[in-house]
Amino acid sequence: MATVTRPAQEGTFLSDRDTGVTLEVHDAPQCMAVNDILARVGDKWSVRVVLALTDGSQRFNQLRRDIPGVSQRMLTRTLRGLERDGLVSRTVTPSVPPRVDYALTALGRSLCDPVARLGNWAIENIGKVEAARAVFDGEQD
Amino acid sequence: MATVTRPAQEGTFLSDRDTGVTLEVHDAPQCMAVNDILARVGDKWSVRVVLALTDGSQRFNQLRRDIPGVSQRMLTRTLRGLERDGLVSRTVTPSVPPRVDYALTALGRSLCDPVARLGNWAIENIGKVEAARAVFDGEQD
DNA sequence: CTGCATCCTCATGGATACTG
DNA sequence: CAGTATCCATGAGGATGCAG
Repeated sequence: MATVTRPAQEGTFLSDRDTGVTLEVHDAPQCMAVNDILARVGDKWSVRVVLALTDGSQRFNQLRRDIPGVSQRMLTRTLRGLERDGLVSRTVTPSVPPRVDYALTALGRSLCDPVARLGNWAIENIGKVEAARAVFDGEQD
Repeated sequence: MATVTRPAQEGTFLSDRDTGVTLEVHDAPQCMAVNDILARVGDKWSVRVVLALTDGSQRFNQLRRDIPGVSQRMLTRTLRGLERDGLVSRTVTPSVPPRVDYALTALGRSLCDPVARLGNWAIENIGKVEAARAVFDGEQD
């Protein structure tokens, strides 16, 4: 889940001039918190799993089919990470064969809002980003 | 800047039940776009750099002082990545000694809004996350 | 079905030294 | 001042095999 080695950091401040949304970070613990969540959201599979769970509870192999490209190992690890952070619940039904259901917790659902906004920004602006990349890469003479 | 090996992916859908904010991803390119931006935002230094630039244009070593823990190498690489994506502008003044100013572009400033929302979620909920971690880690008998 | 253990590769990122 | 070059440790993440 990305590096967890977060250095001690000074206070800083983020304000968005267009919407007035403001992010205030005055001490190291908050800086680390933000970095921490950002690292989780930025890892390769967490958001995909959360997306797949917004439709409701899912079993392990159903998730695996819903998320093309994920390996069994990484799906397990990602689910454990999300469970550890209280974003996903894990319910084991001791039957034969065993059945395990994963679902978003209230905390996990509350994370969907800011993540969706970031996702929408990505969809709206990916064109500009890719255009900028093309220009930048073309300038390498 | 995190792994760029993004697999082809099926359509998916994210909707937040509390606020009605909705993220729709219907095809592979959009999935990749979201993962792409998430990876950038989730890397270790990008957001810190963007934060440091919201106050206005900054020179290289000023940024370095403002972001405790960042190495010269990673600051350079992060700035190059942000510049390549069109989020940060780089202005060279060919003097002796050389002077280079970095600033957010309009695109970079527009990213501040969703990032600030995610950052605020992190600050508001880090307590719950850490509590969940303590429970989870304590349950390991 | 749901996972854990193992091995392997490669990207991230830190430390250090050097340059225009 | 603002980088680049090099070396190195760590960990993310894939493939495969085994187990309850």
